[in-house]
Amino acid sequence: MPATYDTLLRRLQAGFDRLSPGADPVLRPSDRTDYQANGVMGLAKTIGRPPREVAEELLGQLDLADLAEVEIAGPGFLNITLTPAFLARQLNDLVADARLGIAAAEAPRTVLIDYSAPNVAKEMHVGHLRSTVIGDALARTNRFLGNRVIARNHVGDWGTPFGMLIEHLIDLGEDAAVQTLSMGDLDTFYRAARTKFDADEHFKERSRARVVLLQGGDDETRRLWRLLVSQSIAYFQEVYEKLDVLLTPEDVVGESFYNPMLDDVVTDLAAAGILEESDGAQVVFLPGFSNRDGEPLPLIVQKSDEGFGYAATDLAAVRDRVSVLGAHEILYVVGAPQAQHFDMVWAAARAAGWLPDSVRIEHVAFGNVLGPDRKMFKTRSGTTVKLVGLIDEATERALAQLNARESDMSDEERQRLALDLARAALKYADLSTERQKDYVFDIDRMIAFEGDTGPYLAYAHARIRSIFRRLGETYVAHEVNWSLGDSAARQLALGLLAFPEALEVMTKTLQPHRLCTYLFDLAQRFTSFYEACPVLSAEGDLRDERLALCDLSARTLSLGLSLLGINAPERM
RNA sequence: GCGUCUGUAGCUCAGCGGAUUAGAGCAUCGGUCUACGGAACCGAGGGUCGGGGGUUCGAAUCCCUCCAGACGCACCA
Repeated sequence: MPATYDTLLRRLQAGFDRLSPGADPVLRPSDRTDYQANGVMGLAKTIGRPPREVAEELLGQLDLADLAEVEIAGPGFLNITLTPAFLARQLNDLVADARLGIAAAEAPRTVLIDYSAPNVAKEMHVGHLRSTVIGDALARTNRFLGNRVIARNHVGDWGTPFGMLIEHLIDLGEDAAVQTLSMGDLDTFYRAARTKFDADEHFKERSRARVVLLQGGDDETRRLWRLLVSQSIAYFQEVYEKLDVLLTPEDVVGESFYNPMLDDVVTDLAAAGILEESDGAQVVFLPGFSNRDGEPLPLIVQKSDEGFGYAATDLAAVRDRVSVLGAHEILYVVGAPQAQHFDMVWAAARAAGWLPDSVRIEHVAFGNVLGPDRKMFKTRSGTTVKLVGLIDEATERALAQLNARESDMSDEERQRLALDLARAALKYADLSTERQKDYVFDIDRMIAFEGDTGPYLAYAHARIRSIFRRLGETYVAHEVNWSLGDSAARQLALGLLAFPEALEVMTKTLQPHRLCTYLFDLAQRFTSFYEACPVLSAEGDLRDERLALCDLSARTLSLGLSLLGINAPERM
């Protein structure tokens, strides 16, 4: 079924095209009526005629009679009020559509999403929460839209720190090390290694020698390295499952994966004639990038010691993703500070001919997580905040709130629900603000059952489902004789029809908060309706209509939340 | 110094070049109640949209400039 907005837009566009091809009708939801088209004024200007006159002419030409009533208002706005018949048609289509108006892509695209990316033998902290949760939402949404999603967890599993990590593992003994790591106490392990490295000259020497062995492919060293990596991945997987994120160990394609490709990167950049030597390093100079002295800023592909930096790895990754994996879109869900790095890597990749313009490549940048003091979120002792700790704390708080209420739920059920609500709280809080801004992490606010929170949305959904439990029979969605006499019901219906727009905006802008805002607005429309329009005590067509609105609301909330990675429980 | 991002109500945030009152949520104050789950709903107060210019019929939104903050700017990733 064509979405309501699209249907209107197509018809309007036809009218606008006749006066000036391609003129944007600027169709928007309106607070005065259902929709408004603001494009007349702009159009009038380009063709040099008075706006009201243009509006009159458009009105005469527009073929909208079966959809809406149109009125000219103010300087030349077109106010569009959907006809009851059109609304009814759209709603009945929606009722019958399991996808709630969202078509699956006819030509699926391959969308590669690079997200999460924790470091081996290092704790996952709040920064990883953002990447993981945003990436998961984009992955779920794209899958639902029918695209082929390739998730890539670009784990930090290579580089100089591994010398010291492996030596520390040897010092501890494998069994003890494995035990520490499997307990998820990665920070202790990493810090201990780092402390020795900084304090003990002999240890530092061993570490350096070990890096050489690792890079040289020494069997025993590789075995120890794999042990570190596999232990860490197992731990990350626990965190993902706790968060209910879809990443799996198969999605882990760490930095080491690109290692064998790095020599070719250098060779081929040189062959393309864009590589040059600078201070002993192999670099690419790209127009438009300069350092703090105003001199050209290079992208360092190979260091003067012949080692490779992350620029080389990222170049190899772009190349692999385009040419081997055939990605049409590549989305990097990585913190905002990396913006310049990615700009440079992509510019170099384009210059080398590895990144055609047809590939959409985007840095889905996000801001920092701040503490209540608006500084980087840290524990009282100044260390970074463990991600699992946050989930656990949120779960405890949710449980405390559930326990404070009367309920016949078993302890087990309550425990499960608390985890669901904790995830909802954490994810919704993270996703509901514009992602490139820093945001203040406030666990009390996000876990609150009232306000613009995940738990509130879950509650709205659970309350609807309870109506259907009371119904006493299985509800089967079916066509309805719509009247929508009550304004709250009509507002809800319009909200339900706008779901495809919300999703489209989210995928276009890569801003999950657009979908959050929509869902919260929908939940509010529902509760207003719920107050004003008794469902079960109504009769005949009216009852049918209200049940259908409830059903659609629950389905939209549930689907919308699921695309954000949030489960909406049946009851709470 | 250069660059990127940010500045909207007491707090946390939306806001798509549009229409006398710039919206939510929290907090504050006041209502609704034999209630299909009050974890709700309805309402009020609270803002010269960082300052100043400009473009436009029309600017929180676009441009310039200044102020404030965050981050980045050659061999860590």
